[in-house]
Order: sequence, then structure tokens, then C-alpha cells
Amino acid sequence: MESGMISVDRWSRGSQVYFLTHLHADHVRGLTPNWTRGPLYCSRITAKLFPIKFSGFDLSLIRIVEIGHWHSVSLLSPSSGSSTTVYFMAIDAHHCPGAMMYLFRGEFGCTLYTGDFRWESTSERAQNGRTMLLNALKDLQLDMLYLDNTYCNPTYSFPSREVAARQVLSIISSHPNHDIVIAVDTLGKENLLLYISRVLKTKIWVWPERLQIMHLLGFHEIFTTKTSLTRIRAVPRYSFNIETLEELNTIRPTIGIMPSGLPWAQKSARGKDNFSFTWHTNITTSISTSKTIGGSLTAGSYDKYIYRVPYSDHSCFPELETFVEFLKPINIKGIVSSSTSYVEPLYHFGHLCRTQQESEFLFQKLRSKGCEKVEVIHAKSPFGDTSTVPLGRKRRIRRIFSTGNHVSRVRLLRRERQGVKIVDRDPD
DNA sequence: GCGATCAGTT
DNA sequence: CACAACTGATCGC
Repeated sequence: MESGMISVDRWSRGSQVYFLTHLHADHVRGLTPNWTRGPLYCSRITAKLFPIKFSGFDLSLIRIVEIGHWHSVSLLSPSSGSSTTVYFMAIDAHHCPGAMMYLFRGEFGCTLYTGDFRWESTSERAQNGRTMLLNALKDLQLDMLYLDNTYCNPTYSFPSREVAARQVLSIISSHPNHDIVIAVDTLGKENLLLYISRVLKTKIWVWPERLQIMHLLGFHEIFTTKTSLTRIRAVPRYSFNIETLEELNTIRPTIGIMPSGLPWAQKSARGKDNFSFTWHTNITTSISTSKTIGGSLTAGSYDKYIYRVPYSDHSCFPELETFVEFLKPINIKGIVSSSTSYVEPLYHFGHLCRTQQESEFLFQKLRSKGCEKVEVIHAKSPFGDTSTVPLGRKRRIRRIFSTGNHVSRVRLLRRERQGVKIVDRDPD
């Protein structure tokens, strides 16, 4: 097996410590309740939700990482065999509750793993994140950026969640006597629901398991499992389809709202018509306020009962572009590699990267100024030994670095659902 | 009965 | 159609 140090959202053996960005299923595939491979670092919120997903997990293996502080852990360097210190900092990813990015710094250089994230230009939370990153990177060059490349293609352009939320509200308001069902996952889109609840001054129905999660997140009054209390219900996305809506409509007039990033590709002028979607235009007449966004997007539906709204927890292309330009990393890799449509971020963002030479020049400059300091606010002990145990289950993505050699390369490109496996050095 | 993988769904 | 996120069937032990 390969010798390794750290894995992020990846749960195969060979690492000394493991980091989790957030609790969505495609990031915990491979985690099991009998997890014994090492300490697991995550956010406080993720830790709080953890027992729900992984009943029985040995919570003593969980290490909470506070946002915005440098932490450290000492690990065995696979290259030298001796002890080496890795510093890391978590930053709010503004994806789903508990989602964080991780910035690492060690003998391998400096690496940022975004996990899934959305940083809108108008978002205050994103602005905080930018400031935090800027301060953390002050004198450092970012050698590697692992990027949420879900929508890493210029055809993907959609409005901020704030704007999309107003569209949802507009749709609801134009159906004052309808029941409303909104498709959501087990985690995420809470802010949309909170917004609706606040503006319309109404509770929102959720299914019992979801109510438990809402309570853990600290929302105690807003959500209910009693149908009689509200006409607005958030339902599991997998139970949401045209047939369901038609059945519901035999009982009461009901519309469905599907918040989703995907179909909102901008109709590109350069004639890639594989992205031309046809929308029923009846809707846009009923919600005039959301008729157009960014010039070419319209709220649409693919069914007379279902409305799609471009509400996404992943950054759209222009946001990714801004993000990369802001960081000017030396190298970029995507964290999502679904076999059919993996887009190499360097193809689109290579021109925004800093070259190795520029980086060395910068480094010399900084050096001559003699500034170098890392403030360690919270030091963590290395992996605890022995006692081990419990739980978890599921898995996915990627190990970031394995050795002191930070010239990594793709070793294996599996046809897994997602994820290349990256190893920095030959296994033995 | 468990995890791992595949297939299918919105 | 794209996609993320999820469920459920099936295989192997």
C-alpha cells in the first residue's frame, strides 16, 4: 500500500489522519461504524450530526477543528521516516451546515482543499472566508488547490442563492391557495427554508428524521411534522416526482419546487447546443419578478406542477473563476471526477495560476524581508493510540498528499463514481 | 447480516 | 440531456 499522511473525504487505509469536509453521502462513502483507521477531523456541526449518520461511531476518534485558527498535528514523514509537523486551518465553505475547507501547510508545501463550497460575490460569509484565507496565506504561496469543480464550465452560470430564494418566494406568493412541496436532501438548503418561513411567517413541514436534524442545528420553532400547521412542506428529493405531484393534486392543488443548480446552464452564444433546454414558458408569466436572471436565465418548469429554481450550494463558473484568481495557486485539481464529464480545472483556469518561477521570485522577496511566522493557536496531539472502535459507513473521494514530495501526480484514475486517487509517490 | 458495488431516480 | 445526492438491488463473504 502506499505510505501516506493525510486523507480528505477519503476513507481507504494508509493515512495517519483523516479529514471530513461535510456530511453528504458522496463524501462519506467508505466510512463505517467500525472506523479504526485514525483520528477524524471535522467541524463542530458535523461532529454534532455525526451520530445520526453513524450510530455507534467511536466519538473519541473525532477531533473538532475550529474555523479560522491554525491547528497542528505531528505525523511521520513517509519520505524521511521522522516526525514532521503539519499545520491546518478550516474555513467556512458555505455549502451545507458544517461544511468546511481545509488549508494545509507542511513539508509538502501549502494546499487548500475546498470540499464542496459556494462563495457568492455578495455573500458576507464568503467575504469572511476570503479575509481569513488572505490572512492565513499572507506570506505563503498556494502550491495546490483542490477545487469543487462541479460547475467548472463556462456554460454554468446562475444567480446567488439570495436571488434564487426570492424567486422561490415569488412562485409561492403567486400560488396563495396551493400547497407547496419543496425538494431537499437530508442536509442543506436550510437557509432557503428559513427565509421562506421568515418572510411568510409560517412554519414548514419536514419529515421526522429531518426534524431531528433541524433540532440539532438549533432550529426549534420553525419546523414541524404536523401537516395541519402549514401549506409548505420540505420533502425528500427522492420522493419528489411528477407522479407524486399529480397524486397530490387529486387531493389538493399543489405545486412542487425543485431547487437545483444543474439545468441552469447559460445558453452559450458559441453554439454548444447540447445545453439548450426547452422550458414551458407559462411559468415565467406567472412570476414576472424572476423572469430573467443574468440576462438569459428564466425560472422554468418541466411539468405543469413542478418549478425548477436555480438554487445551488455549489459555486457557479464565474464564482470559481473569481476564487482561483483570488488565490493564484500554482496548480489545481478538481475534486469531482464523475466519469462522463470531468473538466480539468486547469483548462479553464490555468491562465490564472501563478507559475513556479513567479512563485520562487515571490518567495525570495518575502525571504529577504524576513517575515515568517505561523501562529499556532490550538495544537492537537497526534493520533491517539489504540483504543478503537466503532462506526460509520460509506465512502468516496481523495487523498491529498502522501509524502514530503509535493510534486504529486495522478496515479490511478479509477472508474469510481467520483474521485481520482492521488498518491504522491510510488508505493513500494 | 454486513460491506461493497452497481443501477436507477429526480 | 446535463448533476448531486440519494435509495435500493445484488454480489460476495
